[in-house]
Amino acid sequence: MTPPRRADAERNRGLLLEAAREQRDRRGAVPPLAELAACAGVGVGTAYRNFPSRGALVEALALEGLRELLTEGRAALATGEADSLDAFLTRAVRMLVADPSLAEVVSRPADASPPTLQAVGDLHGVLVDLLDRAQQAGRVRADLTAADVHHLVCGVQLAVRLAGSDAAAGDRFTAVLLAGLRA
Amino acid sequence: MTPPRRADAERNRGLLLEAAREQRDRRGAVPPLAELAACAGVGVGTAYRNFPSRGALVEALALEGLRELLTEGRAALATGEADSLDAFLTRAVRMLVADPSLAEVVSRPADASPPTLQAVGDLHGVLVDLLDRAQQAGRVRADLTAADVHHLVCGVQLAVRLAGSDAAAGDRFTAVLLAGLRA
DNA sequence: ACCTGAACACCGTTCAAGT
DNA sequence: ACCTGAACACCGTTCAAGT
Repeated sequence: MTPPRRADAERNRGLLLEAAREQRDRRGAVPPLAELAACAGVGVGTAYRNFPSRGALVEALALEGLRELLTEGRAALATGEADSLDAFLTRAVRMLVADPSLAEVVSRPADASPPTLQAVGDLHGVLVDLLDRAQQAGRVRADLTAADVHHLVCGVQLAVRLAGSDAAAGDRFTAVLLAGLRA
Repeated sequence: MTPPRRADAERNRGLLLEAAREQRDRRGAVPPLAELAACAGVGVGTAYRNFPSRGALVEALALEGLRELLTEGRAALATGEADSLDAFLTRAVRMLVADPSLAEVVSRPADASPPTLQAVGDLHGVLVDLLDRAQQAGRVRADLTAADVHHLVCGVQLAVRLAGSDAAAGDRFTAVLLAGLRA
């Protein structure tokens, strides 16, 4: 399946991801590619050998958060409680606000890499199940789809960001969303 | 106050705005500045003589929609009805979805031109009044500020856009927002 | 006072040359 | 097979020269 890579190529890929993660955490955004490549100690061409584009590299970083969100979604589903949807959506909004690149990928996964599309698809499946359970229990409006809830969460994430990513505002906006979903 | 401008400068300004409006309506976005200047039949330098930046030109276009929204807000306020906030927010979401540049300006007015800041400020004032009346009537949660509602509307606008600007989705999302605002 | 457009800055992407 | 970095494309912005 996966073709074997030369060890140095694999190492450079890791150096690029690590440099991107460090710069993102230190400065809030992944720097331009030339600068990023310099931080990683490689040439820009090496970045393009390991990733189809700069966006794909950022996306690979976001995938870590995406999988974490997926894990939380499955845990919420496993509780078996009808209102586990609320806890999951609250957590999702917080994670999307904390990581702009994760929000970007979750909002517009259209031209993402196969692993990302897989994870987004899995996440959607979890949301379908969580929503279905909440709707069966009569706790959420029946006219909403999982895609609706997905898009609304992305919307609330933007609202919180516009409010300066303030935690209290995030709590209020999430409360508005959850109340609005009620049947 | 306003220094007198030479007639040809004023005319070029109008040509640029008209070209930008036409391109936006025909192709969904204002083209790069070199192309826009060519459409208007002027040089790029002329664009910079009339606007501080390309963004400022786009913003000047959005200002038209902003003033329209302001007019509607005042009309909603003039009805004197406690639930005129709902009608206004519904209209606001539709207008923001229909015009990305308007949504951009309403979402992030920070570094906008004085006339735009004025209009955004006026709009905020109208929203304060509409919200206050709805809260006094016990129709909307008391813990929400006008800024909260402002940000939430921007968020719903994004959600609708992510749903492909579908009108039915817009209606559902607006319904979720309005229900969520209820006391 | 205003106009033009070549030149510059910035950043993502490609590709010829090298190991 | 992989690496490097100069070169290219694109687009916003500036400014010297012209009217």
